[in-house]
Amino acid sequence: MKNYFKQLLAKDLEKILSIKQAEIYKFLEYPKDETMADLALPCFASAKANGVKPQDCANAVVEVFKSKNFTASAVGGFVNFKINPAAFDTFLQSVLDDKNLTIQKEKKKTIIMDAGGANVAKELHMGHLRSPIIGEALKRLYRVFGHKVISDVHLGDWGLQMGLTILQIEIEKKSLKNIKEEEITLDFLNEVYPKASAKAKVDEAFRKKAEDYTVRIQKKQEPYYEAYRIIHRASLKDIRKNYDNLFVEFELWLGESDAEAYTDYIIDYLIKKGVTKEENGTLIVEVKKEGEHILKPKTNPTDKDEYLNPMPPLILKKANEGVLYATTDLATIYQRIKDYKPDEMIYVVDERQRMHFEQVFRTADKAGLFPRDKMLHVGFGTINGTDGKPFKTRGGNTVKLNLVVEEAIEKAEARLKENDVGVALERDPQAMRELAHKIAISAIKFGDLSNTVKKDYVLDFDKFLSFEGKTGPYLLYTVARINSILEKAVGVAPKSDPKFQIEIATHEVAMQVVKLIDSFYLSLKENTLSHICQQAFNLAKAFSGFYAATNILKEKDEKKKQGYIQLCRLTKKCLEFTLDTLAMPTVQKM
RNA sequence: GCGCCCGUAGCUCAGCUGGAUAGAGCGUUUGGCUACGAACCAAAAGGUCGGGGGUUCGACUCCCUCCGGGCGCGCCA
Repeated sequence: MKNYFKQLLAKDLEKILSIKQAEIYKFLEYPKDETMADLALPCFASAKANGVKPQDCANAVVEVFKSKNFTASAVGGFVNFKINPAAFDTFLQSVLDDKNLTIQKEKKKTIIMDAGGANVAKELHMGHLRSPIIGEALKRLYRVFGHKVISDVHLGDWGLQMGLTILQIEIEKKSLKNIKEEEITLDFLNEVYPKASAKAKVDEAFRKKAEDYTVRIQKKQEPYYEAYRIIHRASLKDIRKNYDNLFVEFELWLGESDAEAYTDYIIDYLIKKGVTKEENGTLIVEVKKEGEHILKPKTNPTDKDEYLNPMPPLILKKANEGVLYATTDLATIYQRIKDYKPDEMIYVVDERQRMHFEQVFRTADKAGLFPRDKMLHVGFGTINGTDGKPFKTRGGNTVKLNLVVEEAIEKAEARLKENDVGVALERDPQAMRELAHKIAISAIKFGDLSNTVKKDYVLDFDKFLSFEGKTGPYLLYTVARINSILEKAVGVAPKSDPKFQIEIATHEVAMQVVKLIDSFYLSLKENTLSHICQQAFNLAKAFSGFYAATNILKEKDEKKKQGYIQLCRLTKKCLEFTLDTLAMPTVQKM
């Protein structure tokens, strides 16, 4: 029971319907056409059960319905309810007075959130945009509901890319002993890794050697390990800068390498639990379920084994003794349990890794390490270009993350210069850039979060940075206009207990506030921020309509004026609260 | 082949436990600034919700099937 008005109405209806309040609550809904009613009760099901016409059923309800908060009318098989202005006043005031917009906290859980996805020695690009953005917003959403969330960037710093990079550096510098820390710049690394990665795809010997180097690093052999640490330090600087620019924060800056200390332990643990198996020199954990892992029939006895297998075993240890992604993930789970005793773990990682996480989760569950239903993979879809393929430049290269942000900032700055606020800032380039940065990030984040998390979406770069219509800047702009009003209304001393003046002009705004609060519950339930984005936009849109139709400050009726200003405060508060939850910046002016 | 995801307006996307005439933004067309900030507002045109069955008083929503697209499928991460 979350929605204030549904709850009130259900209570009123319980008296006359002989149905439990909680049941009635579930039936109550918002009519699609908002002009019809604020809430509605469809009577079709109960009419059928009682063998009467829905229309008659609805009429019967209206006849006996009595409430100081609602007025009822019957239309078709629906009972339509209008919320009375006084009831609105009580509720809206409580929203304005409550730090948490009246959103009820849940029983506190400790949640570890794994988001970010940055890899050491590799540059961040478009493909790295969603995880931090979604992760940061989800983290804050869970906090709104009273949970303790610890986010960990979980760097990819223990894999083959390290071996590849170091091997390539060795070739270029003749020897690893020649490495000087000041020479390992980001620009240098940005050249080295792609070169090595490309070579590994065509040169089998090179790849094998890189794998060997990776194992040596993992065994902390010098000089490989020292070279690794130099690279680690250099890339971390860049990664931090990228996340700072997105206004994303991580409580923990751990990585695969930090879990490394626990890999032996976890392998041991799994062996002791009896869930492992040796196969072709590897150590595996079977995670298949009934009906999975079917060997494909061979046409020739000499054919290689091929599986029609949706769930292959998890590989803990390779034949060359090296450990894999899955091993470090399991070690990380152990580490997190030990250090933070979490109730739940959430992974905000690309949807394409669904099976990997299913394997890891099943293994953890099977070994009694952590229950399967307390681990959640929030898989997000790919950002595609207008060609439907993962977003690339015209030349076919990945687009660097910092360039995306930079371009957005430049666009925002250009747009800013077109109005008075921007002109006033011409003399203060730093303030101008800061403001443009905020606007740019709001566009990027809202553009991403308003999409359903798990679906792919197409990004048209020009539209993405247009700042018009259903965008982040639209929300900022709405708040900026309210700020202007409130600034000018300072002289107007608010009377005690001003009413919101719920009338035709303001009703829509009030209703959107109600629905915005609902959207928080829905977004939490589904682990997607799109509902909140949609409702924040609806609220801003409703307010803009009201704003255009009503001159608030010139209103002659003093009581009305007070009410309108109160509504401005409420809208501002709701929008800012929402933006903060989504980890989107807010601005005073723009 | 097996599994997961998707198919809604010209384009990009919403559409909660099935409910009233399927929504928004962009684009197109039209109207609105000597201003509480036009990064805005008001309005119009635009859809057999991929096709076909089924369940239901009622289906974009649930089930089946077909078509189309994306992704994943043992020693990469």
